[in-house]
Amino acid sequence: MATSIIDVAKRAEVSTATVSRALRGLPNVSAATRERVLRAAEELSYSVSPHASSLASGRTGTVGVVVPFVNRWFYSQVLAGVDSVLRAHDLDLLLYNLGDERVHERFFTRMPLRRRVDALIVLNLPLSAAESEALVSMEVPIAVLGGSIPGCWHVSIDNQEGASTAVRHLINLGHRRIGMITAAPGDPRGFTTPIVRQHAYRTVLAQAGIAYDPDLEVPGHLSIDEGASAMAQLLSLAEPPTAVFAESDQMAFGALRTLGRMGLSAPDDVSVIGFDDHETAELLDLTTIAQPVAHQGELLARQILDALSGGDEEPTQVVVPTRLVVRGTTGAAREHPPRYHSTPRPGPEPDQHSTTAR
Amino acid sequence: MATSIIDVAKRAEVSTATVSRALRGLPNVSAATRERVLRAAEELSYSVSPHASSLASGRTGTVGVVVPFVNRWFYSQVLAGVDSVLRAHDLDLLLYNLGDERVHERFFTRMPLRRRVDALIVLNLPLSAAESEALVSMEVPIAVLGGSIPGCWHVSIDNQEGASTAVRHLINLGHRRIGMITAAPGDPRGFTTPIVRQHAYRTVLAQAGIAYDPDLEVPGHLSIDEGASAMAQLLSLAEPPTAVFAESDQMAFGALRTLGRMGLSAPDDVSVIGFDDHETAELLDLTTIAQPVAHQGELLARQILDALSGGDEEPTQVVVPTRLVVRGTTGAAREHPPRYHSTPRPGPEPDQHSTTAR
DNA sequence: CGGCGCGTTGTAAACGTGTGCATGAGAACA
DNA sequence: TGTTCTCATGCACACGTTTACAACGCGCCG
Repeated sequence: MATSIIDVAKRAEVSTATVSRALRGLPNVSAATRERVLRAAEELSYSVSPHASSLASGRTGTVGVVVPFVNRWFYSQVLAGVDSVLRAHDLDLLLYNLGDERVHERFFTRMPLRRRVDALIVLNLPLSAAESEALVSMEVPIAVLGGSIPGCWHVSIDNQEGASTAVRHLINLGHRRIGMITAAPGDPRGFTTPIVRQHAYRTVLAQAGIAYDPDLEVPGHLSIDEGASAMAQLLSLAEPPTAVFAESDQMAFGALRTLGRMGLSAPDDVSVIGFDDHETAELLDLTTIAQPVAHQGELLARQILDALSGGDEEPTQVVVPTRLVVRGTTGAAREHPPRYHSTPRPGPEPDQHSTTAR
Repeated sequence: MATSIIDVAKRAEVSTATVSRALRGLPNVSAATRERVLRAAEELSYSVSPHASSLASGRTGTVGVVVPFVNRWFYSQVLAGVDSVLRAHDLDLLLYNLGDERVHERFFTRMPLRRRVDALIVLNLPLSAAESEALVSMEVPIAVLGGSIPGCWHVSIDNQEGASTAVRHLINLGHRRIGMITAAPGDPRGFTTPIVRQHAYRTVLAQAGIAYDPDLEVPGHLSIDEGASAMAQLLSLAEPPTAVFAESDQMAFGALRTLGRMGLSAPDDVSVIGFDDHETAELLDLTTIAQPVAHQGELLARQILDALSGGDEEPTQVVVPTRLVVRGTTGAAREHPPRYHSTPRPGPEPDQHSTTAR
């Protein structure tokens, strides 16, 4: 299809300039000519070359989305939100998945997005100061999820409030010995979420007059397995917790698995609360702190739209609320906390590793 | 940053043509000049304009990926696979999420990818004949996952074999009354997977000398809820199945939930097998047919690389094997199948809707 | 009737790179 | 020493738009 704007111009008997104006719906073209141009374009099944257009205009009609892991529930959900509003405004979405450490590095040394996008959306990516600076130096609007870069647009949840609510929920149920499975910030980069949540945990306990016990804080990465081993560690304490706040639902799932494998259950033996409202949280009947996931993606995209269309407004920072979702894994503390057995309780198949509904 | 190739040329005291050749590593440029050019580019922190480059060369360095739902586990996983190999070859990934029906239509009327990508990867998208044709008319290499378009590259799993294995597994455990929760092809478009699996189910039953009973085939969409209600329907039969093959893990999850809510369990009352090996299948201890998900994405991307680099080879069709993963939700059929109770069995909290480990 | 403003259209110059072709300098060879 | 071949480099055009500027026609008002 070598049909260019020139062909359309010839067929409509106007200049290429008029074709360009007519096709983009600019105001200063008469109704008759516009009609003629549109018809010609239609008949030639013409479509503009995005590259030529970008080159001439300087605009790319594309926004880059940088993601740590596309294949994790949370990010794919946010991505869908971003996509829906970008798409509705005819903006293209250039995806960058930086899960791998080497890919991450390469991205920041080569900066493949330079001159390639009109704006950037950065999802929850732990960035060094130099990396943040590199992004800013691209001189396009940037919207950041769950981070903080000076001069950028921001969307985040109220981690302080969410985590506090989780811990208060457990306290209100009568628990006094409350553990936390926390995502340790092993990275030297600015990734503040776990710190904020941990701080909230400690603060709420202190407010309730409960003494701080470092043994009850177990670190791990954001995965099922790490959640599982963290729970194992908690249960091996001389005086185990009667309730556990897990930094993420994933970790909570692991915690539940450990409970199941040890013949214990939630909330009878230990109450468990998570964070995120992951899609399988409902399935596992997990009490959790819900955050609006896709919605955050939509908000990010909207901020970008504002930044692109609306001149030089100041970047905004929007904080979306979290919500306690009470399900079946949290319950009232017992008068006398149960003794923990090292042997599984009697069951149909005691040695089977299973957390299945049964 | 208005630094263009001209600035680099001046600084290195060569022509722009030489700069272009040197930067792209073309062979016919002397080591000394190349060195000088690279240094000049470095000092000016110059990076080529992808759009100008595309315009001049005709190549875009971009491949479009069309996805029905980015936010579903399966697709996000495949997407990650695609991304990893494209990224390794410096190809950009333009994402199109067509979940919404209107977005889908709009995509095919406006064809926003025309002239914008060097190749296309289509993930498991139900397409009408006209739509397939529209894609082919873009005249770029196309790799299709789980579908069939003449002249395109193909990756898929062996659904026939996978489904047969699932049903045989149940038969080998002694089950004779086996239900199937199937994803009804409500769409008029070519989406053959459910049909193939259903056919395999019927065939294997027939081979085992088990009479076909249409009541045991319950249709629904690919979701937890639909799986749940399908299972409810199966359990309400006069003579319920002792084992169920669910078309997808998601549907199997729903089935397990229904069992749990009715006070039944797998495999004691009903054996359940799924398909996919979804990430939470392990958590729920679900027996399933595993398919290599990210790997399929990698294969698609590799096909595209072949198509782009290697001249005019014939498109290939690669079929990846599935694998039976035996976990805890399938077990031997009982001699005397249990009577189903309409009231939940005694438990700590009988009326609680929960499939949690307990 | 002349000048002015407005709305519509054309002209032509960017935008920044890739690439066919010509040129020139040596090297190899007879 | 002259011819041919190779390799490095430059020239200039093409790629397909957008857009500043100019030009033109026309109605309106003084």
